[in-house]
Amino acid sequence: MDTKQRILDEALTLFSEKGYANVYVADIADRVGIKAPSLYKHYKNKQAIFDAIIEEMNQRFLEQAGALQINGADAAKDADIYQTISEEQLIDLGRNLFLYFLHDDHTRRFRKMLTIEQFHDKELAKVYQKQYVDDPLSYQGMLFGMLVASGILQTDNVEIMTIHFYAPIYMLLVMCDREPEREPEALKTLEAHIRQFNLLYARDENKIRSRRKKA
Amino acid sequence: MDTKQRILDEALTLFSEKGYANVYVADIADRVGIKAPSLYKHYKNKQAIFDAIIEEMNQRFLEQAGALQINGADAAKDADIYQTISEEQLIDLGRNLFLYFLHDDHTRRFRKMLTIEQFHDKELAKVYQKQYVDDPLSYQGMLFGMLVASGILQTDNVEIMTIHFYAPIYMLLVMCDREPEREPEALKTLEAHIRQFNLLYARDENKIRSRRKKA
DNA sequence: GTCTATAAGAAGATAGAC
DNA sequence: GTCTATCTTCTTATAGAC
Repeated sequence: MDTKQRILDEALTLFSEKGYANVYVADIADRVGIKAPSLYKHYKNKQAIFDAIIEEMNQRFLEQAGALQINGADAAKDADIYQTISEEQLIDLGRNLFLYFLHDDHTRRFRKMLTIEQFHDKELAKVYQKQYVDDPLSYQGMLFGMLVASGILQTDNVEIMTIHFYAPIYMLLVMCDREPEREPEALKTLEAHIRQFNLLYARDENKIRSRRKKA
Repeated sequence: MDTKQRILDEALTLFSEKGYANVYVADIADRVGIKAPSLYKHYKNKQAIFDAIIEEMNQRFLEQAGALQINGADAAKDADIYQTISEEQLIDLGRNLFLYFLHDDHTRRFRKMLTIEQFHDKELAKVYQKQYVDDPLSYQGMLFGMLVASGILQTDNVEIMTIHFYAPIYMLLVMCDREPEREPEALKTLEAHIRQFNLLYARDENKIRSRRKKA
């Protein structure tokens, strides 16, 4: 990785731990293994580093969104995947979403940075909200819409059903951001949540088919 | 309000908007209507102001917790209140919780400050988690436990049921902290969430009794 | 592109008069 | 308790050699 990119990477790590104002240009330079003045050959000033991180993440989001839409379109075609979704697959879906958000290094650091900086700039608040609330709800909602159409799940209100699925995942996620040691507990709760979600929303015939494990 | 208290109040406002590091002692003094050096007659240094805010809030929390337990104990005795709880009362319960957290000035500023500072100190993370996640879940859980015992609601897992009730409220709350203009939308979603929660968890005879409004 | 030296300014905190 | 004046330290950023 070249120096310009390493600066972004180390800056993101520091910003996500201490917040923009508590990170000094010299701290970033130290981690990269250069002196502070050298850093100004790569970025105009400290703010430009922050802006570049946001810009880079916006790029990633766009790529992701593109990928998701393609998957979504594919998924709509291969609807039989969703015809046979089991409770265990639903648990996997939720757990994968949770663990990706929690453990993916770049996502995690970026989310923590936005958590700290969100009130500093309206645009940052919007980015946070879109990336960690609105977009997941939109994507999951599309998926659950198909599951309802397939007769796997049953509801009059897919939007609320999606919130019932995602809000607990979100709450456990931000809990683990602040208390990482509670991840095992969060994973247990996550599984219990999805089993109960399945009981509540699965069509009766599907409920009978699903195995009902005791935790 | 005396100067010492006004300092805490103005400092909390500023900390909740900009974060500790971006607030200067002179800013706080300005708002109080004194010069920065005068402030040092009331507090040893900037950190002492922050600590005093935390300390004051811990006191309030203790008082609240005391009050809630008394209410809880009373509620357990007056169980007939919960024998007749309607869908509309459940909506009120959720909306009141939501609006109190969102609009109570002190609570709101304190929560925003902790949101910004939570990764700076493990203790702050704990305070946040306790106050805005664990304690609400614990209190609501107690309440729902009684509703299940009374046969109003039905579930094998009160803990998860409580998360299903509270997690959407929490998600909407932190959404409004960052995008206050979305409060009307949040209130609509909140009501729809609780109506659906009621449909999912109310005993069949109670479901029939409840009016099922279309939004 | 990286360094040393340093300018420029911001911000926390103290001294001492009133 | 509040003020003005000031000290000190920290931090960003630039200048200019290599």
